[in-house]
Formats: sequence, structure tokens, C-alpha cells
Amino acid sequence: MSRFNKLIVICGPTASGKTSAGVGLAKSLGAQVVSADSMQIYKGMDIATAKPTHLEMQNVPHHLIGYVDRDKGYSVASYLNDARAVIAQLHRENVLPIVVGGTGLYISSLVDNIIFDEQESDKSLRLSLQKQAEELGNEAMLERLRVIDPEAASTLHPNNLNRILRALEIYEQTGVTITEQKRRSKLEASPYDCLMLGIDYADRSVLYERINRRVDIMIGSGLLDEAKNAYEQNCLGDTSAQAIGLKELVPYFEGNASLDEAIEKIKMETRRYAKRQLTWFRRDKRINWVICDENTDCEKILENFRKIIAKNNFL
RNA sequence: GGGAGAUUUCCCGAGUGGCCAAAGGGGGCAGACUGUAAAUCUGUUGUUCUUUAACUUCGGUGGUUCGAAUCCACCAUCUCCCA
Repeated sequence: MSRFNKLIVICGPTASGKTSAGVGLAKSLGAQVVSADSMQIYKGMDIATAKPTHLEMQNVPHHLIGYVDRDKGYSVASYLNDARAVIAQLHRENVLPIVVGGTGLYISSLVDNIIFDEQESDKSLRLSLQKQAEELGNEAMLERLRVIDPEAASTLHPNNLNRILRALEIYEQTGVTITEQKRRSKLEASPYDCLMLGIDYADRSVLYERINRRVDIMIGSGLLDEAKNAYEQNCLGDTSAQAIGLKELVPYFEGNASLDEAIEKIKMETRRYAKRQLTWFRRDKRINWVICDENTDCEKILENFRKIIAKNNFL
């Protein structure tokens, strides 16, 4: 049976065990891993972004990890270009790609085959819009959007200036409203035959414990040095600077927080991030969830994955 | 031993007689999400109830008052100051 368009996705919140489950599944299927992680794409920041180590990869080829310079911007559109190319190549080689990651927007855009234009975002236009927003206020900008695109405006809260400006930016740049652009982006059917697997924990506090523990391990593995280097070299771009685990240590480096406070902050932000990921993934009804507790190990997860694959007659 | 001050809902913190289930922030929970997404933003947060509502709550006990988180007395704990 040909696998030429098959795709398995493993998603879930951070620290849920995606990486080892992905490797395990890939090994047993002769598949390869394609990361779907907006931060692991960057070079460096290995510890903060919890990139799989050489050991953890167990000789399973991993794609889209650590290949973008940290000062470079990146976006869903870039990801889709990269991921589609890698997946196409694997399909040509008759290798099953397993997309593993926690960036919901990237995953759903890939799975749903969202089409973005070539259009690059225009920095100067965005700056000028930001300036106008400062002078006129959010409401005024939202009002402006309401005139050109009432549908989009009705879904946006005045406080969400980023989205309001993005919508205005698209229109000024292309003459097409974001609503229309969204409609067009969804016209092409997905080329993939996709099975989505998710990992979650029955008890949220178990996940949070895993997160806390992992942050401690990161500290033990040298997160401080990694963050200090990034801080001193000031080498992060707008996107990579958002990574949790680096920015939270800056107050400590500058003497405005104790190390413990900074570490607590990393844990807290990671927990909150995990929660947002769950909110995103939970609404995707295609995901087949494996619900874990504190005793679930990787083998158990793999067993469940295999059951789901068999039940769906996927391979 | 003497003096001054504190104790508020998960946390911090406002509240000095009714408009207080109690501002604000944090956290928690829920949600949104198409080019920065590990970001950005929203709602909610004593209990019961669908609600107008009712009930319990502001260290403890008792009191003053039509009415107390707010006033008084005593007790407990903590902080500071003088010994």
C-alpha cells in the first residue's frame, strides 16, 4: 500500500511527552519526524526550546529543527513552505512523515492546507499603523477596519491591537480584506491523508508537575548559560525573543529579580502556554486523544497510538 | 516587661458603619485565534440557583447599633520600637 500522501500528526501541550512518543512511533514505522514548533526551528536556544537531543532522537531523522538564524523572523507562511517541501520529499521517498509539535497554528495550517500569498509583511507600513494607533487610539483603528471589513471587525476586541493592525495592513498592502484573504486561503483541499494524535493528561496538575520538573532539569542542563549568552550577545530577533525560558531570566541578569523568582516565572509562563495550547487543540475534533496519568509511560502512549492507527485502518 | 502597628476572599492588596461577596493586580479556570502564535487578546473566579434571589465570609469570641470587614472589649498570631 502506498503511503505517498499519508501523514501522522502528534500534538499536545508542552512537556506532554510528544518528542519521545514521536521517536518511538517513527522507529516502529520506519517514519521520520517533521517538527511543528515555532521556536525549535531556530539555531541555538537548544535547552530553552527543549529540542530533542541526539540521544533522544535515536537515529530517527528529524526535520525543521535548528535551521533558522535567531535574528531572523519566521512565520506560519515560512513554516508551511518548509514543511510542505520536506513532507513532499519524504512522500517521494515513500517515507511516512510524522509531524510532531505544539504550535497549533502551524499544525492546523498545514493539515488544512491553508494557502498564504507570497506577500512579505511590510515593516514600515506596520510601523506607521502602530504610530497612528498611538495617536488615534485602538477604537479609531477598529472603526477604520469596520468600514472596510465589518466582518473581521466584529470578531476583534479593541484591545487586540495586533490583530486590528494586521487586518488593516493586509488591506492597505493588497487591497483585499483579511476576510476575503481568509476565504481564498481555504480553497484548496488538503493533499494529505492525515491522522491526528494528541497527548493530554486527565489531571491538569500532573502536566503542570511535569512542566515544573522539566524546567528544573533545564536549569540543571545549563539554561542559565544559554540565556546569558543570548542576553549578552543580544542576538535574538522579534520572533525568537518570545521563547519562554530566555526572556524571564533577563530581570535576574539585570539584578531585578532573584534566580528563584525568575525560575518560578519560567515555570508559570510555561504552564500558561500549555493551557493555551490545549485550548487550541481541544477544538480540533479530528484529534484522537491519548489521556495520560502520572503513571503513563512512553510505551503505554505508543500502545494507544497503535490502537488508534489500527482502529482507523490508517496504514 | 512597656509602647506602636498589623491580621481581608487561592496569593498580593484596597476598603473605616449601609451603595460590600467586598476595588485593583496576580494566579486558577474557560474561550478566541490565518504572516511575531512559546505571541496577542477576551470572559470568569465565595456557595446554592437559570435569575431577580438566598445563604456563608473579612484572625477568634462576645458586645454596641435598625445595620459592622469597618466601632468597643477580651483572646490569639505576627511585625516594629523602648527595656
